[in-house]
Amino acid sequence: MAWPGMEKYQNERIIIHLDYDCFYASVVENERPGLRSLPLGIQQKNILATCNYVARAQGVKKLQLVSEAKKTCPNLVIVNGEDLSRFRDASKKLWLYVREFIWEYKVERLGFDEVFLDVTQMIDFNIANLNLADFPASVLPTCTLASNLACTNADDDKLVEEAADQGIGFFRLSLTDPKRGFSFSWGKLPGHTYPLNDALDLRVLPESDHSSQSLEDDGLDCKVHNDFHQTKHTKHRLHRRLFLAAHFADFLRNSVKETYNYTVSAGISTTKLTAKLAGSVNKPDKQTLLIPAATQSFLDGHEIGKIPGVGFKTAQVLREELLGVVQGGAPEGSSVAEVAFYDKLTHPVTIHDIRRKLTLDRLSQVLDSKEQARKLYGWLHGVDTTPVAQTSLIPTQISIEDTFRSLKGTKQAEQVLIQLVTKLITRMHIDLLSPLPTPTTSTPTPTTSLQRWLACPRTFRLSLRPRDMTGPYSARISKSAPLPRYVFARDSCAEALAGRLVRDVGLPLLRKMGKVGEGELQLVNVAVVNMEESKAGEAVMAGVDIEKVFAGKKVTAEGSRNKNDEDMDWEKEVREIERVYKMLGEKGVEGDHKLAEEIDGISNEEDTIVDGQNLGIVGVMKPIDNQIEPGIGEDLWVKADDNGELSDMDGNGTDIVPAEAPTLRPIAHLRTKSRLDFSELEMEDEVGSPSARGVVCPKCGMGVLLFALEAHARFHEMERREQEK
DNA sequence: TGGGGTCCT
DNA sequence: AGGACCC
Repeated sequence: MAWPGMEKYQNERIIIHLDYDCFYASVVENERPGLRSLPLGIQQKNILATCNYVARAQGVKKLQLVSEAKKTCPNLVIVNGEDLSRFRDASKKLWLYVREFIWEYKVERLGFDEVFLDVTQMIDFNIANLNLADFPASVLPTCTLASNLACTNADDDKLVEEAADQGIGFFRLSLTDPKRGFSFSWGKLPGHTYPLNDALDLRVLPESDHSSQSLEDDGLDCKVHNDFHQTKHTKHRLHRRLFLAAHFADFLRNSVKETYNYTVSAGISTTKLTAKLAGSVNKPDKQTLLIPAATQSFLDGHEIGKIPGVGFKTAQVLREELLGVVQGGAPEGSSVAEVAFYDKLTHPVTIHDIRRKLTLDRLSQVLDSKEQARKLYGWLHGVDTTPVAQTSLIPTQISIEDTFRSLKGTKQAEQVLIQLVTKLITRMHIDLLSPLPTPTTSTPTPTTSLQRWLACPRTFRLSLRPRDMTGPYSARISKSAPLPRYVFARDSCAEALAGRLVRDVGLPLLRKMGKVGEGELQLVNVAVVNMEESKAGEAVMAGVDIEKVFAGKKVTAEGSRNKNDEDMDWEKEVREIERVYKMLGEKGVEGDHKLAEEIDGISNEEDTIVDGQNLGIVGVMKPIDNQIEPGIGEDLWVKADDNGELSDMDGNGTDIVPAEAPTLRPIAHLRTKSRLDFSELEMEDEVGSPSARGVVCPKCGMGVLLFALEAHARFHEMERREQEK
């Protein structure tokens, strides 16, 4: 993106950092507005992930134990936030919204609730625009936010002139459409500044010591009457650019609030580091512009660990370097976790301290790489060249995890794995499948109703945290294996695929972990990684209509023929898998082994892990009429032997219970409540046996794995409807 | 202390 | 495969 004379404006970057206020709590408040006025905490296991500001006013803290929070605030409303789906969805929605405003999509996501924006080009274009003769034409009267995006008053010369006289500016959001943008008042700087606006006498501020090259007055005299802006510093280019950015940040915050009802805090500066730190100065629903000349003193006051990039370990090393090795050390024979360390509260070390006492050479010796030292040295002085990365629409990894007080043995682990992998596959569908074709009347019906995979993960990873490993923290163990292709069958239900995946890859990996896999587990995590982007993915990234890319090969004129062909093969392969699945579904759950083998033949060609017997697959989902309610209230029985245990009949941990086995008796009653929501599958465990994993269908006597229950019930419903015809 | 993520080695 | 960092 360029315009005449752009280069001479391109020196220092302008970065905005946005931070959605107590994000999880805000998501819940938007779902249930009644909670807005109440103290609200979001619970994950034993702690509050976050809480709203009403709760904070009553003494509740982030990351506090739920038990403690309840003491300090007995009327605290607590909502469980262990399932992140809604937060992830809201985060993505906000990100996509903000993204559309920023040229070249220079928008980087950090976690679910933060974004960095590099608005340098937008700011410089608008500055340049003002300097060109069209300053009056780029000025519009104030209009409401709603009409800002398509303001039609531009032609009204009188209003325009009046506006200019009143110091009203117009910020253009589009290079090509001069009407797209918002108006703002040059006379008023939105939000806060650091140092404080009142304390800030711009007239006596020294020329900025670390960006003096950009403070050259370019001669533009803004048509404003406000004293503040008639100081000499207003004439400094960097200041003017930052003021403009403050207005843009204000616009973005207001837009997000009006459109989606989320309050946002923002920091405006020239680097990611300083923008982020500046944003945390004034917090809920406020923004802060860091005045460049104050950068060093601003940074100096921060504790060393506050620098994003300086984590627990690095901060520890730096504190020890300054204060000396911790006295006493670890008692003889104590575990690593008991080693004493300098705490940031008891032994705060500031950026100032480090900057004054540790040279670059010293830092190089203390840190593990010269690069790290150079980066840190820069940060200490407000230098941070890290670019704002365009966050891809496609994640590099998708993972699901759960923690437990105690989880023992392969049997329970399998249950957990099926649950987690089912969620994982559902998430793959949400995050990796192309958006559904928009149902507009103008677009011709697409050749296929199937969504496309934007990317395909090549690897499945299982991670565990053993109950009490001797580690100061985290300590996970992980193993990976190739992800079988059949998980990409788009019309199969997540349960069925999960069952197969756990059987073929999950359990083998678990066994590969040896003793750890059978011992007590505190955490289980499943993930798909190694994303390979497809042509469809690239097209979506570029904002191109996917259907066009695939409809005519001619559209992809670029020399990427190979990649495209590979993608077509990939599509064909997945379709073939889906065809076989469909046939299997039509043949019924009796599970024609030949077909099942066919699936394995197709899908496991390249898989290194093919484990256990082929049991036939039952969980095939077929498209069915939305009107009907199959399987609701249908009774199914879990059976067990006289000891109350499901025997591992085939010795492979698969536990499909034959209906004919005379010694079996029911131990649990299952009833499908809803056909759409798998999570609502109701299970009344009558014996308390956690090992019940197979059920016998009362209709056909077929053994059905729990994960496939829903699909199985649906099969019977389809059968019934066929007979009614 | 949660349930996610990123990149580097 | 693990470690450091981020939220």
